[in-house]
Amino acid sequence: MEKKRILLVDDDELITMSLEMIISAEEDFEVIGKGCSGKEAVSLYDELSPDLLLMDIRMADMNGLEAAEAILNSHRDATILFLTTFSDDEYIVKALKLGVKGYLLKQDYKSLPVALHAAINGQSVFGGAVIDKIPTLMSQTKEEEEFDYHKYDISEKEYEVIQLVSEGLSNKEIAQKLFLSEGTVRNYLSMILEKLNLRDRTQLAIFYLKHNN
Amino acid sequence: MEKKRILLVDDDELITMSLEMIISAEEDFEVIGKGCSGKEAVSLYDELSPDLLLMDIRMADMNGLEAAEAILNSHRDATILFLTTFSDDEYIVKALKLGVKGYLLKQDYKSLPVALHAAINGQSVFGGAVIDKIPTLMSQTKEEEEFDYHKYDISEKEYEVIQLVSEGLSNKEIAQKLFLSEGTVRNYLSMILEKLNLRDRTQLAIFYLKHNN
DNA sequence: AAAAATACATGACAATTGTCATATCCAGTA
DNA sequence: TACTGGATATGACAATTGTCATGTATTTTT
Repeated sequence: MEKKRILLVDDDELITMSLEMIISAEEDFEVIGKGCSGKEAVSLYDELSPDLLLMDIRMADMNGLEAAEAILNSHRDATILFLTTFSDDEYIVKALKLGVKGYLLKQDYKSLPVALHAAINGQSVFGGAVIDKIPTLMSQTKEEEEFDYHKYDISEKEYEVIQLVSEGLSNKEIAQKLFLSEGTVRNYLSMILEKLNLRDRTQLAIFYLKHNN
Repeated sequence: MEKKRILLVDDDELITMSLEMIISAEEDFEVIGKGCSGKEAVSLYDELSPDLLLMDIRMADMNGLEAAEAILNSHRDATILFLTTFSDDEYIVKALKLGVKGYLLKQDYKSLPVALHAAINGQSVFGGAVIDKIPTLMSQTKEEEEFDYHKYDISEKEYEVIQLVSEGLSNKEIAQKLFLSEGTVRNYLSMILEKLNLRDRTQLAIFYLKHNN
């Protein structure tokens, strides 16, 4: 059987290295890439298409959640597991909503291999007491965060395009409505898709609707 | 190292037997007891103190949930995993609240060993798409009027296409997923659009999302 | 004023999409 | 048996879509 290809991302290189050692010791895993930021996670994922991404949830530039979101946008069935320290509860729920496949604790490094095996086999895995917190965390009915387009560097005009696409308009119609040429609209769209890591206008509309109502 | 001692409970003996075979094939597990009802689960647990209890969630006399609750009352750190069929969503949340360590799907029997290993190592394990449902189940504000596709003369298969389009898949991807040719998918889509009076897949996705939540 | 960034446009191109006419296979039925 | 309808496939075709390289103003920054 092929070895499962794993991508590792953590902003502490010491960690990535230790993880790599732990993981490579397993005969059916190989670490095919290491990154140290959210951005890297996204680009490495696109580039390598790993079977599993194990990523720290809190990192410098873009945090693990955003990176995971970006990745899941284009790879719906990506297997992403977060590695985290016990404290950051706040993220658990968000991670769940994103559709992440696991939430492991750094302290539990000894059970990492077994957790990865389960994940590779399609199971979702949660470290120690993580799961126990979910009922509590959930009941704190938090408000949905709107789609924050600044986060993705989306300009005002691009945002208008997004809205119109999400109303089902064609490029030509959007162009008329915004007094632009059709080509320009296409260019905008193209940039939007790249920024959001999506493939086509349909995915964009879905993305927008899911985040705005 | 000692073998881990496992207790199996399911009201279908065929299942307990198959499970036993699967599990005993693992060198570090042994099945130390089998039961076929909630009551038995409780008494066997008290008697045997297994390292892990794997139990069906729906059974005759006392269901899995009640049994789990009873057991957890006296053994707060018991490792209990539910084995279930995909359908019974309703229990997921309850199971979580109880503090159960996993919720596995019978269909996934192939990943059972790996799931058990993870559980024995203190991780919580959830089968397939179980976890994805949690956010929804938790915030059950739902029960909107579903999109009634019969009203529009939409066939079962067409409906599947609609759903996949609304997840952002391309025709090719849909074809693969449904084992159809790409052309057929296009034909379906074409008919769907006509029936619903829409122009393209993006409008379809929007329509679907608006009507289903 | 020169350089850089911004906003918009164009044309070429490939891939995807949607439509349509037509064909095959199969099951039910008149 | 022959007829009919449904499910699936195919190929041709045009329109739309997304990408890219490039171009031209207009502003902003230095």
